[in-house]
Amino acid sequence: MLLTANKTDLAIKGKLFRGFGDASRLSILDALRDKPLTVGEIVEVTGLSQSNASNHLGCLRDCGLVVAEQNGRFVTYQLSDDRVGDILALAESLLADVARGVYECTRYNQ
Amino acid sequence: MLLTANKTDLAIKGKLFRGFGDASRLSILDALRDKPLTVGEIVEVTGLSQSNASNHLGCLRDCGLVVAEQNGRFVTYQLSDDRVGDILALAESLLADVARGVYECTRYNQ
DNA sequence: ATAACATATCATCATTTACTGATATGTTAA
DNA sequence: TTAACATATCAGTAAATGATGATATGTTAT
Repeated sequence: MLLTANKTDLAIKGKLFRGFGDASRLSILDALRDKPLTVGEIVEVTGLSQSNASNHLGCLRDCGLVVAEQNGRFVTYQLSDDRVGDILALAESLLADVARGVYECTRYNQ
Repeated sequence: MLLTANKTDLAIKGKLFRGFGDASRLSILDALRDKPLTVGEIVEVTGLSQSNASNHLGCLRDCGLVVAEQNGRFVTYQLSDDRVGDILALAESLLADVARGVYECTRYNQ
């Protein structure tokens, strides 16, 4: 057992990826790739319920993937960094070529 | 509700990211960034149990993130594509600058 | 101050997912 | 062919996670 990265590092990296690892959050991140949006706009675009969207936004904020800015009674969200979009683009590219079987992955058995 | 990516696409992309979204699988992927390894070597390096490592490898294989090759009674795994390492590197870079709060993210409440 | 609106929080429930231990499959050597 | 080894599968259990609905907080206008 010759771990280079320690357990905490791996756990944190795992959490970062799990930030991307949900269809609802991905729909939010995708929407924000174009331009910053208010929560209401995000709800509109994604079709998520208000509380669900807000919960996911809280998760994405905690994970550092998006940042929020209060504008009057609206809160506008945007991607925190270009690399968030870069990771999404890389994943899409990978998916196109390599990861066709992904829809499986129902854990071990299927 | 003006989704650009459809539900299936988002679900698949989510699954891809969840492939990366676990500390045990990340320890495997990290190990494979250096060089291809047999299952036994992966067990040794990561400290995972044999069955657990094998299950995770099955998951990573299904997700297209690694490929397996039988060599005698050994099975050697390697990353399926350079972009797998690229995504890991991008995530590390992002984590270093932006995502310090990630260790939170205990879902909504904390 | 009150009403209306925008967003956040929280408890609950259902589902997903990780780990373990036992066992099965497959491969090589004696 | 039998034993030893390498890996895979699978059932069972515990924990993590997502969606919902109700409610709370915060902001602006009247």
